Amino acid sequence: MNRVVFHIDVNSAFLSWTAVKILKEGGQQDIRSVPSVVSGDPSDRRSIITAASIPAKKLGIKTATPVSMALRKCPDLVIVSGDWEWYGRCSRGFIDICRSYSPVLEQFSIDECFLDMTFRLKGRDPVEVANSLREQVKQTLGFTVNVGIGPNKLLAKMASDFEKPDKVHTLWADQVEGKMWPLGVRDLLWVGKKTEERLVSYGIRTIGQLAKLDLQHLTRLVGDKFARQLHDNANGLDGSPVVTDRPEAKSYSAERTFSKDLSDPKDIDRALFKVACLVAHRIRKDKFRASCVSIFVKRTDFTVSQKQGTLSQPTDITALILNEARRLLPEIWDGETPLRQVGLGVSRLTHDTAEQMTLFEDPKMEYYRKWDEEYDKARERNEDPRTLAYKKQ
DNA sequence: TCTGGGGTCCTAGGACCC
DNA sequence: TCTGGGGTCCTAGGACCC
Repeated sequence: MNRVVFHIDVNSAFLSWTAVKILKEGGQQDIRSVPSVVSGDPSDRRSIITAASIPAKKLGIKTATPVSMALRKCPDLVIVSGDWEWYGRCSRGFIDICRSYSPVLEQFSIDECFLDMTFRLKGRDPVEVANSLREQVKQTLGFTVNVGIGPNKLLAKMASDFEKPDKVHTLWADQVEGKMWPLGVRDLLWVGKKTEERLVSYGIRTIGQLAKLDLQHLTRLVGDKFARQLHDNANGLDGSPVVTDRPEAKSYSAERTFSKDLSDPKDIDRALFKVACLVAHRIRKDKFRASCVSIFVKRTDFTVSQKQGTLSQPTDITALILNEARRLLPEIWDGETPLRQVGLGVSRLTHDTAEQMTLFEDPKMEYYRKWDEEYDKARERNEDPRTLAYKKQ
């Protein structure tokens, strides 16, 4: 039986979802029809564009460009800020409709999923089924999607990236040569900026050239494992299954970019405190404990340093995570160099709840637990947890 | 023009063990 | 006295994705 995979991708997801929200709230303008963007904090000079409308894209305004730059290109650009709770609701509605077409669904991101349709078509034309899915999302939820159809996940995903918005495309094995090989290598999944540069410097510009390249030669350029994957993918081959179960998280992290570079240790510590609270809160919510803490800093020149340390036992206590972060910081920061960003992550996660006796014997632990409980409650009430004063724990 | 935030995977080198 | 080779784990850095 030949496999049939769909890849469904929401067109300019955050922008479309915001447009739907504005219309729902009685707004007159559909921001999808004018140059518009979603960005973090539009007043912050450092904020960048999270999503752009198609008219904005036509003016050369792309995701991840600074808002200030976009404003120079288009002074009357409509800028709206994001609403993550709303995006979550749109995403769930979208996924639910997709799931009704096949239970074999793999969520790839907040606005993309794969469906294994192999045993679901029952003789129907896949393009017709995809069109009915596309229409159903549009009629029910008010935003458009692209559907890519192929014999595997890679080709389905490549197909959904063809002409947008509100389109269905196929990319079957016999269409690879005509539809995919003429594209630049950068259009191939997993080929980013660096890999593109490397390939182009050896004269490999198109996916077709990559596909026909000698595997040994490619191995010398990008390494054994990656070479095999690129070579397969350029030839339209991908054996990976549509995986229904979402794998458990392996790490959690949070980072903050300052609106101005900071060098005062008090400011840096306050930022570290905030990200530690956030990360610890999130692992408690998901019932994890972590035994590895890592911190990272980004300097004015964009160089980054990272340092990780191991805890004697897994924890979800903010104070213990923060203490480790504070211990690590001097190893990557001299206390003077201005910093653009600080971040904190935890990994080596476990659901193990066994606690060692030493923790119970420490009278500070009870205080730490209580403090975390208060923090978690404040977050759940949607209160600004800053009301819990910043303190040296 | 001046570059966010949250993830995953891979690689290379060093430590340590047998 | 000086030496091998394999395996595993850890760490830092770099690539990619959305």
